[in-house]
Amino acid sequence: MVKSLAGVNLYLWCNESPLSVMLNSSLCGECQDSIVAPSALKKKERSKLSAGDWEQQALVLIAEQGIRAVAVESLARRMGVTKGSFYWHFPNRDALIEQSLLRWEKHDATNLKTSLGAISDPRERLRSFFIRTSREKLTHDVYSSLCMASDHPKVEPLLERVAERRMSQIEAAFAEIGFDSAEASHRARLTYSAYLGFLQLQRQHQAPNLSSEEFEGYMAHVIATLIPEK
Amino acid sequence: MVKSLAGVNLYLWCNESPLSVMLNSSLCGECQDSIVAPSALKKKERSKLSAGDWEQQALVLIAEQGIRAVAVESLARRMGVTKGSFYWHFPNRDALIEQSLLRWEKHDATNLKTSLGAISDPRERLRSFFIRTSREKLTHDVYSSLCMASDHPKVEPLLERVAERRMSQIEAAFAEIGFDSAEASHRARLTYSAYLGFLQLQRQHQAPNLSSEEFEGYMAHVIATLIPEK
DNA sequence: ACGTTTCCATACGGATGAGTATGGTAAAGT
DNA sequence: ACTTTACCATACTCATCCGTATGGAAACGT
Repeated sequence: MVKSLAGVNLYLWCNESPLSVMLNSSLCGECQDSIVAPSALKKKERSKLSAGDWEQQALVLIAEQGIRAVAVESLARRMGVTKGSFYWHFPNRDALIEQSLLRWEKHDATNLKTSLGAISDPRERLRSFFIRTSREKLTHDVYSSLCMASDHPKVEPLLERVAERRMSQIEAAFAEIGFDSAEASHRARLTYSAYLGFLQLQRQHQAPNLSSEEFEGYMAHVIATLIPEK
Repeated sequence: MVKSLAGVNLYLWCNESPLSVMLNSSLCGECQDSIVAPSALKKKERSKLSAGDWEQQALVLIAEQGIRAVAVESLARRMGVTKGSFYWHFPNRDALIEQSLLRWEKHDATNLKTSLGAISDPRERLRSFFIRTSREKLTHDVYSSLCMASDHPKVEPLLERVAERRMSQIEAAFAEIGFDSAEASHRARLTYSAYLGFLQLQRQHQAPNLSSEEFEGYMAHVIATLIPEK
């Protein structure tokens, strides 16, 4: 019954609970690098769950089936426990949603900084923004799922903040390249729209596979069209 | 109790039932032109409902609150009747969804033909594709709502077909302009992605108002960036 | 050793929404 | 005038899911 708990957990977030560390049995399909080292813990120890464990598993569920699928009983089954456990850690379902989203947002914000802030060349920074799609699968899937729930009261302001953060990063890069203020703003919006639209096409199974040749060609075209040469 | 039935109905689709004609009391906010003439019918006639009336009202509900909001009891309240009526016209909820979506798709397909097929200049055709966003509000809102439900078994194939139709139109226009096959395909995808992304930003209340100056500036930038000059 | 805290199971109540069963009413057919 | 058909109301069942109430067991403090 623990088998459904994906080892995906750890490749994105640090864990407090030894349980989720134990569950990191490397069944993650797309990624190989795990932030937290496998750290051989005594198995079968089956320690108690923490609030963080619930939040992470909720995010996995959001990535897989959307925020609507985050039902406490269903989630509890996934965790191998019952509702009783959940309502000890959280007052209600909304609190879980809120904490999970906050956790994701925090990760995404720092991730944006560390992955793009280090690149000095603005053109290369823009390119790596697109490429970043292929990695960080869980984070990405969560965002894609959240885009489908923009009517949710907790999700909408989150999407607003995230898009704002990312677009201003992109806008700054375009400004560095040489665009004036208005142009940089417009192109940043266009660039981010192209990204969001690609996510939508992905959900409709109409986007080329990330590791396909067609995708490479498309990405080259996008970069050539949106990022002017020196 | 009939007041909640928006006159919006008629500005898009032809009606079979005299009821919905009667309800066309011009409370539509964005549009002025009605396909079907107001055709003064004796009011208070309150004829029986047709399946088409349910389908249209379902589409209005989808546009306003998404496909999830299409609940038969809630919808029946909107129609001023009870569930008993619904289950006479339809075997179940899914059948209503399916018929409503088919109705919308049919309208959208013919609409794409008549509105874009007539324009001979490919550049102008592409421009009018974007502009078309400001008009046809209900059709547009329905599509935007459906994009948020791409996981729905009936919606996903529909989105696939619609995107395919539209993108091949765009691709053909780019091919006419002079792009080779691969480039036209890529640019069509990029263009449509920009469109889909704008819809997403709209849902997040991060897109400029369609009748604002900022929107005009953005549109000019998009056109200048994606559609090369002669 | 004994009480307290932590974590979870079980069992219930209540809300929502799909679908059924059945009966009522007005209009249309004959 | 009498039946049939079209359309709708009422009153149920059933399933799902949120939340509560309460009790039990292991771990921990002292």
